[in-house]
Amino acid sequence: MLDKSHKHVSCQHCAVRKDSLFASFCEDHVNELNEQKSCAFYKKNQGLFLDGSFPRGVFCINKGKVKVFTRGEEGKEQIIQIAGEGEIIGFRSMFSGEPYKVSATALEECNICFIAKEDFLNMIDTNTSFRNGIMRELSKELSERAIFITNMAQKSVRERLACVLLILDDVYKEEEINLTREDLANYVGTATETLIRLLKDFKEEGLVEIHTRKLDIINKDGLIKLAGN
Amino acid sequence: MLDKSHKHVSCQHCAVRKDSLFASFCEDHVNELNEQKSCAFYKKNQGLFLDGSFPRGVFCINKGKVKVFTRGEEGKEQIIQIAGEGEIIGFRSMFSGEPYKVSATALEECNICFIAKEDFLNMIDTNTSFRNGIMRELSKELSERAIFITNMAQKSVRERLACVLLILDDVYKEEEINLTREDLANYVGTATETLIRLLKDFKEEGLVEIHTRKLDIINKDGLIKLAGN
DNA sequence: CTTTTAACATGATTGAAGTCATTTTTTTAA
DNA sequence: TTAAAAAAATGACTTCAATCATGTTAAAAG
Repeated sequence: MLDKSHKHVSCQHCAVRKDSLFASFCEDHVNELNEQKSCAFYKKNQGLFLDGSFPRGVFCINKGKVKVFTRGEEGKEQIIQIAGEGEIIGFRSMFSGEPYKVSATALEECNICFIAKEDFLNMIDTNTSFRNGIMRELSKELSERAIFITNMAQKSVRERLACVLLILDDVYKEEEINLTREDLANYVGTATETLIRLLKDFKEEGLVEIHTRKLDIINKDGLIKLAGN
Repeated sequence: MLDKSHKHVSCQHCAVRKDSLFASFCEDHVNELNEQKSCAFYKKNQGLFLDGSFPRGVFCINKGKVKVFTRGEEGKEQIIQIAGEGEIIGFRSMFSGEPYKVSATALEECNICFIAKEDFLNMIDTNTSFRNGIMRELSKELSERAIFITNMAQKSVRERLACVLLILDDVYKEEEINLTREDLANYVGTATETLIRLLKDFKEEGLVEIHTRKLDIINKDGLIKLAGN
């Protein structure tokens, strides 16, 4: 599954390390990390890991976007998170000893590094500030998910779409949001048809611009007002 | 807010410690814990902590049940978790440096111990197995919340009620489930009227027994089948 | 370049669940 | 014990969003 044909991206020169939990690593630790990690190219729609399998390490995104999702009863995806450059994926399952409860798939062509479980856990045990960073991240995501649950329970689909677009605006930064309508719907938690209709409304209300499948937010304040948190 | 009038429950003789993350503590650590913690009695509906305030330590439930919830836009509660004997509450916020994103309130008369942030973080730093326990707990809750989000997005209210009743069956163990219809509705993520109607259906279908406000599950398999996960 | 497939879009219809109004029951407090 | 307040219950009505059916456009594949 891993394709090592592409060139190795060194941690020393990694442009996105500053945005990651490895930002505070000293030179020695960066060198060590670079020795331990492997580097792989992922095609669009290629899976990183699958719900039910046992985690063997963590993934660090150097380039590209990854969707993290669960599957409901009838196999319908629910996207939990879109992860971008600098983000570490799959470390939650590293501590529980249980198999993955979520799956992760590359949304576009990606460069993704892999750190074996053993090496990662060793970092956690020996590097206090890294460990604290991981724990901070775990806590932050926990409260984000509490808010996600509340939004799902109490907000209309329209409001939730606004919320999701604002989250995606942060993930995609200067880039245009680039997701299929189906993925968007599976993030908002609605039917694809409903999402398409709402997106059209948003366009007519001057909130977003639609360039075939890419989206541009042109009235962020309007979305914030609509989202209501 | 804390009422120390009630008798101090010692960690050495705490009946629920075996069900908690402190189960693996050696005698010395238990003695130390007992020195550090304070012990308080909470009346029904008394708050443990409030969304927006800064955490000063963690709470460990010795007796009673506690609801953990967020508030949506119009102040409507969304219950995230019902915590019972042996559970530690509020440790997520201990690592982030941010104020609480959730609130916690006693659902009945409770005995709850308090461990100051400093002492708790010291335990995390020095006691590896306790730290691993906490990290395991954080990860477990993270995946539980991913499933909660998916249920909210994809299941009907009827299915979600079945899910929630099964969760509550675990929390209340041999006791009868004892929540107001409003709290139940705020856990399931529905209107109180809808919840009442569904509960009546469940009763007529022989799934639960209703004793005024206390609920007994009399057909767990039926609920599991209905819940569908 | 053409064919096939996947993604996107739109209309019509239905139903689950929300809201509002009111009554009954239970609990709490005076 | 009674009065007041809170919780539970029921009915009528409405609406948001799902589903189904079908058409159109865009993207891959041959």
